[in-house]
Amino acid sequence: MRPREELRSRLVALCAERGWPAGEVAVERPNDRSRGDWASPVALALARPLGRNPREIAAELSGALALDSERWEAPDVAGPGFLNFRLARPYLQDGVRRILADASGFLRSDRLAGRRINVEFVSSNPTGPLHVGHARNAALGDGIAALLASQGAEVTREYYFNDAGRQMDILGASVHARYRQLGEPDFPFPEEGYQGEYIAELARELAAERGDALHQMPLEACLAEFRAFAGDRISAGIRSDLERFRVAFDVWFNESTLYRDGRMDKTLDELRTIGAAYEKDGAMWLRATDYGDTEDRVLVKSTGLPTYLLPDLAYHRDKHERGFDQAIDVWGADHHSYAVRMQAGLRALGYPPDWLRTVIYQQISLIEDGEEVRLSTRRNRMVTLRELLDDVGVDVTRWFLLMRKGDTHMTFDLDLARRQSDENPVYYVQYAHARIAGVFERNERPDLDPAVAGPPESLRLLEAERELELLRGLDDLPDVVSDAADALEPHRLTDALEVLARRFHLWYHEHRILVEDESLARARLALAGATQTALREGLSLLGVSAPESM
RNA sequence: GCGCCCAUAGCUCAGCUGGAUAGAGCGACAGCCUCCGGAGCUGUAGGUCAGAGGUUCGAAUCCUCUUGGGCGCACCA
Repeated sequence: MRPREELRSRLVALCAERGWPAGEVAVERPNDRSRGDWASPVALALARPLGRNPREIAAELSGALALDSERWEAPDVAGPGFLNFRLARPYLQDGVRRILADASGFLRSDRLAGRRINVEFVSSNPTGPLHVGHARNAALGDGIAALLASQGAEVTREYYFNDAGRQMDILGASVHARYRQLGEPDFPFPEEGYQGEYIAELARELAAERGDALHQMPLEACLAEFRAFAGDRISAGIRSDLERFRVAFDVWFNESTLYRDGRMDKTLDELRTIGAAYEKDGAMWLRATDYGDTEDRVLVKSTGLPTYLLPDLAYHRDKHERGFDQAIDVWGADHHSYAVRMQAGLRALGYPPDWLRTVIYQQISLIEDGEEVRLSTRRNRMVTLRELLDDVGVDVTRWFLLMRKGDTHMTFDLDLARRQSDENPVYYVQYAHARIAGVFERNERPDLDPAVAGPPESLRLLEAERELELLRGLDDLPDVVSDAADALEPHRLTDALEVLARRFHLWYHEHRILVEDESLARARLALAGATQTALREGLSLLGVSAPESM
């Protein structure tokens, strides 16, 4: 059991024995680590209901805890009544052995075993290439999926293609117009058409493949041809960009399939049966106000065509029927009102309120040469994911997009991202990993294997302050991953890896690893090995590489 | 006008779901390589947590209002 869980369950048990309200038990990090590794304010919370002095309560709990002295130092009561706990040295030192013995399992847990979770992200319409906003979505969604999987959940990464509906028609018409303009420059371009240069490129490609054969076709068939061609090409581009970004989807779901097999009609019928849908002005409405939305929403327009909402509800209903215990959607802030609408619809269908968790991330602004680069313009500036990867690479892009909480309006500083220097945090972490690899290469004593912890006595030699700090950093990491998974916040892991890298560099600077003394060298090599493992496993969850040299 | 999000060091941001003296990186300034990788390390300066009320043992964190910024308010997707 992890130390924090051990404390929590012991404290809960002690409270229960005494008939005290155990809901108050919390175990957290002291904000000043010198106070201890863990702290509980439980006595402060109990003081009022029990009508007793909090220090007295803390002392009673402390006396009754009977913690294993190999794992814990004796707890102390501090300040107004905090209980402070400090991990014992043997436990910290043996962390090296635990990590080396199960490197790939170090950050993993099985506490979500048996949970089937669907993480849907990116889900950009196949009407244009992915841009930086989608990249944040991709990094976040993939990071969240990896974190949940690390806790034992069975995770499906899913992409929803809106390949039905009007946007695809407009796309087809746009490419068609560009195609015709190759011969007749004055051919009219659709009013709401897609302006990007990629549209004209698609037109030229199609012209090269098919010549002017398409001129002979009836307009309807011709437009369908263009729509299919453009949709296929663009989705193929999206897939290859994502692959390059190291994002691998398990399911590519096409909206159009919902129309074909009646799943949409079924959803509508169900909503009508339970009275959550009604007819007004020739349209079909969702009674969304009954389920937390600010106004009712149209499901089927008076033209008889569905809005975006109905197929999306049918889609989520489909996820539910596929047996997922939980669905997670990652959406840009411009969709936040749809999140409310979607939740309303799902609540109407009777799903528990937390079945769908929506992760809303704020818009990104790009800074280049100290100035904001406007997105969604036709200017030939770097805005697509592909250009970003060409320019700064996968590792930097993923790290930058993950290092900030999703709800910050983040700034992506291109100049900083390009700089391969100490100003760039991803290199700081990768450098620690590479530096360790360099030491191992330098090691000329084959009997000293950094992947083997050696006898326990040798690990007892790790007692310098920097070494204990590093050991604590290693012991923290599994909890960080676990908490990050629950909060759906990958940035907690980037933070923790920076801290771990710092502790390594500090230690490295102060203590030599390859020393004469064989026992000490063995212990330090093992500590470096454990650190390298932790960095590698952590980076891997974030989809960032751990280089042997840089 | 209504709804959602945000405001913490010069800059970019953490602050673990209400705990103890608010932290880190960058930037600035001053230092460290006969020694396993200097993409590293050491030190200094820098704060009315946007503002005002409230809730309680305790608030950057929760509530209300104000100010400033972002996003959204379609029978578009």
